[in-house]
Amino acid sequence: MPRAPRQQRAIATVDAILEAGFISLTRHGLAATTTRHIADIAGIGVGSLYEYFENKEAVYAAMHERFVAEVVAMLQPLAAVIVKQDIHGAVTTIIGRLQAFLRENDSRYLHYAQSAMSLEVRVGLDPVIRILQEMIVHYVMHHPELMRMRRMATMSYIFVNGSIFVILRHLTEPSPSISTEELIEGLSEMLSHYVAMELQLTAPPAA
Amino acid sequence: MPRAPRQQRAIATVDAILEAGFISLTRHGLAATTTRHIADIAGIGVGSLYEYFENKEAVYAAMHERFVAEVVAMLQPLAAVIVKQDIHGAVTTIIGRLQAFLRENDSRYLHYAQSAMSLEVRVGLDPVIRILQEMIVHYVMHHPELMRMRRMATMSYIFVNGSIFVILRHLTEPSPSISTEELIEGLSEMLSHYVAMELQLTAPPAA
DNA sequence: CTCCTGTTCGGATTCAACTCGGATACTGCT
DNA sequence: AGCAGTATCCGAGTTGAATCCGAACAGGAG
Repeated sequence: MPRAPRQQRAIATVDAILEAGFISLTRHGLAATTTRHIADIAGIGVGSLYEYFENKEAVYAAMHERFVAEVVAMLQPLAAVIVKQDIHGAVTTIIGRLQAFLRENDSRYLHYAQSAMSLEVRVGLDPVIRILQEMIVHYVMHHPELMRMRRMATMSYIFVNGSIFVILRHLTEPSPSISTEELIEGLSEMLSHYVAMELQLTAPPAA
Repeated sequence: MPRAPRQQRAIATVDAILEAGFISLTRHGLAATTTRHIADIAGIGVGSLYEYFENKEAVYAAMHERFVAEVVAMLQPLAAVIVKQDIHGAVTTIIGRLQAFLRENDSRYLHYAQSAMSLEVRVGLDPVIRILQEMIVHYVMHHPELMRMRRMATMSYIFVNGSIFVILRHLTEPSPSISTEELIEGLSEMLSHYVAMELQLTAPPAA
């Protein structure tokens, strides 16, 4: 069973392992990433890896935690920004930032996210999905007319999950049939049209 | 290098291997599925497996081909059915059939589809996505008023991809926050509201 | 400086993927 | 039927990546 690092150098080792994990995934892909690869890149012996991680899966799990934490940290402050925008602008802002984030550091997080869809990391994106749904709630609270929409929970589930997967899939495609701009435009149109029609259908009788 | 089966019994062997692959995936999951497992379930020796498949990946690839072919065969005849329905009905029909299909045979195809999202089988769903988009085109051709919609390619890309992933994800969730009925209802509402608003915005000036 | 604990290491072990050469079954021909 | 030539099947043996483990090294409290 793995130990928790106590000394500074051990903490550095753990960090180097995670760092090496992302690098190896970017450089060699999921299948070709071995423990020896990771250890070599991290500049440590294979054995050291097992001092802090149960197995290779555990390394991936820790990488996943870091990834999710960073996405959440990146999204959090956007809540305050988007309330001042219309729906189209809000969606564009969030997706734009998300894409930029995934492309940082040689797209390490993008490569990770692509591999990650495997790895039984089923629960994995829950915190991300949760914060996005919270941002929707926050947005709606600041735009009271939206509160009369029906099926709020269902539609935010669909929109948030659908958007994430569509974006990931689009980013993975070698030669996508539509451009990134079209994708972002399309997603925000999908949502804002839906909302507009829903508001229209539930409009209070003309006073 | 693998050979093609000539005799009847060899064809049966290949079939048993694929069958065993789906069963093992359902019973033990992706990680615990070994070549020995597959061979045992199929009632053959490990060596026989390599007579017809380059490696384990190749088995998965063949399973994938079978899966995709069956999905396409299932969807194909629906094109004629849905043209007579409104958008809401059409979406409900397709998604309902798709879910029923995935749950057949102990949900073998569902389990497969979940595992498959890993497995670098990136290109994999293309034929499915293509036929769904063709069905949209077919539908639009029979409903001429829809032809004035903008961004048709983009929106069908988003809707088709988004729906597939949302459905798969929803089916995988142990305790989903929304019901299957709500999901189907939500997806069809998302599309029909979008279309309604788009038609309204592009309405020809009142004669 | 010394002991104790945390840390590192890499050779040894385990196990699943894959190979290989022989045994067995089938097929077409005489 | 008997035989030659394929096709098929097999499972013990090889390979290599994941994992274990005990010895060697480093930091820090006394």
